[in-house]
Amino acid sequence: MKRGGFAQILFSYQCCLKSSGTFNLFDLMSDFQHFSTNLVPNGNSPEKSRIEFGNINGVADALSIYNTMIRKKPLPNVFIFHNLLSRLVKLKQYTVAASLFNDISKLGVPVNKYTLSIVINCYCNSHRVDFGFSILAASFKLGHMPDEAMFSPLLKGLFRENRIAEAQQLFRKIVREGLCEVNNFVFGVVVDGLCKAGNSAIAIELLRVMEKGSFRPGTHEYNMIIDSLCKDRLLDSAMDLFDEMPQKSINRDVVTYNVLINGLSTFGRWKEVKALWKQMIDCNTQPNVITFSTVIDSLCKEGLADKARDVLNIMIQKNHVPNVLTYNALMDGYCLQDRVDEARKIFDSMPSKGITHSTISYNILINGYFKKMYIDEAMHLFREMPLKGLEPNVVTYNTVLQGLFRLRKCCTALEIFDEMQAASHKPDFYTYCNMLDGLCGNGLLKRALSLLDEIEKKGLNLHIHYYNIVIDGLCKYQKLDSARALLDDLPSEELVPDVITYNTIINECCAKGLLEEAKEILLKMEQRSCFPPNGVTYNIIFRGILKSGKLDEAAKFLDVMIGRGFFPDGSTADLLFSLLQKKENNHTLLNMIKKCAPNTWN
DNA sequence: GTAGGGTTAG
Repeated sequence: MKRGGFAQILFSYQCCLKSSGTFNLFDLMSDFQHFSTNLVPNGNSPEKSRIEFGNINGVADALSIYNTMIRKKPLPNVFIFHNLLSRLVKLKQYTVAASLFNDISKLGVPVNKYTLSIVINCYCNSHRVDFGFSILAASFKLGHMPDEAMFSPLLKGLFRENRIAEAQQLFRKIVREGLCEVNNFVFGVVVDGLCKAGNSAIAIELLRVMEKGSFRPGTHEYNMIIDSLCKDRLLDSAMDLFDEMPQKSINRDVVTYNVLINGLSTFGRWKEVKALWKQMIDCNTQPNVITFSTVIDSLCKEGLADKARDVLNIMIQKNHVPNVLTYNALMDGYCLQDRVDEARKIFDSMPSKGITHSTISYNILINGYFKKMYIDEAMHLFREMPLKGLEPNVVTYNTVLQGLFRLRKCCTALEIFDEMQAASHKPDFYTYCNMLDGLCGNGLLKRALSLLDEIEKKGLNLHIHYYNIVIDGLCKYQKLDSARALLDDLPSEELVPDVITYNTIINECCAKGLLEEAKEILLKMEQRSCFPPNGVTYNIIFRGILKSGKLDEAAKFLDVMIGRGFFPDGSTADLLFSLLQKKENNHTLLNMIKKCAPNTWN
């Protein structure tokens, strides 16, 4: 065998991937289908390994064993290396496994198709699907026909990298050309990918197509689609799929019931939840801790924490053991009702029940305390986390930042922001929103502008919402000129003002009596904006005209507004009434009031 | 050899 043969193929394809910005995965694959000669057969038979791979618990162990292995003469056969790679996969050390594979192939150890499928999986799990494809191509060249263990990680990787169209194209190619068997594994990956990308409708279509053939989808596939439909609010379609399961002799399991109960209870369809629960027990499927926790959480979110607690008690009576998620849901329910002391009692009772607090337990309670303005308790919990071995996460920091700014503790908030970054926690979208909102809300406009500048310079993902917050802040502090300047000078072409940006400026123009400018912006929105004006826009301007006392102009504007399908909202109606009180029996006002939609007065 | 689904926080 030629030493380094595989490494060479791999290297040349990695170069090809690097040098060309775009390439066609399928061209690459068909290129290699021409080379189906068996270049590197692996004739070695498996030898029993004396190494206990299950004892490898980390990268250090794996590397040390690897170094021992490569010093042996002759080198151990591929099965031994294979066991090592598998162990690294189990430990989710995909990058390490992939780089060991590169090393192994340079040493000239002949690889087989099992090794290749492990490596494809490693690349796909470390967001390097293109490298996965180069291995697939090389696999053709080595004479190994790819199978479902190679294609499923590739499909999964494409979906994970949000390359949905390519994933669909590959799946079509697999089916059309019979590249591998479409088993439940391959099909499951595709259904999962489609559902997670919000394409549950396509997932159902695919299910129908596959059912027409010889393939039989199972409980797992149905569960994934039912869950996705529930999350897309398509509960009735979810129920239809649920109903068809027994007709097709597909077993419903506890997960089937859980996803549906979660969907129904999230939307307050409690009657159906009860019926489903009864049906579940009648069919000998026992609810589990997730079923109970789901119901507890939904009740809490509806503001029914006491009812949720009753469910918890029933759960315990029936010998189901609540977990940290169950208690967190209940704590959050009490916080939602401003009953943070009840939440605290639950928090304090958890350790005696053998339940360790999670970061989320802390986040819920910290948020609860801030909402009640109990700053000392909130900060005490925040500082306690590292002492209990829990690291605050980005949500913890965001909660603390928002709470501190709302309580006007700007200096502390700024310190926490620095502390967060020093602890290598990357601020996210919410962090920047909280910071900008907090700074603006406390009148620290210069600081807000310089933070915006910093975000721009860091080249982070800019979001129009950041600008909306600062524009609103500038308006509130009478700096309309600076607000206009910020809007006119957005730093990138992709950053487009949305309806909120324009409404904020229009609102300020109206407040300053600059009605002409407000109407000009409206015109611009109607003609050019990708965000057309909404009801709020028209209401703001209508109120502006009313306040300026030009009733005839207001009447004309109202006609235009209604003609476009927008009616006066509650506060506009209040304004019309208060004006009518001052100018009794004013015909124009009375006419305008008559034209308002009946639901405006509710 | 790969190894798929369900509950919590800002």
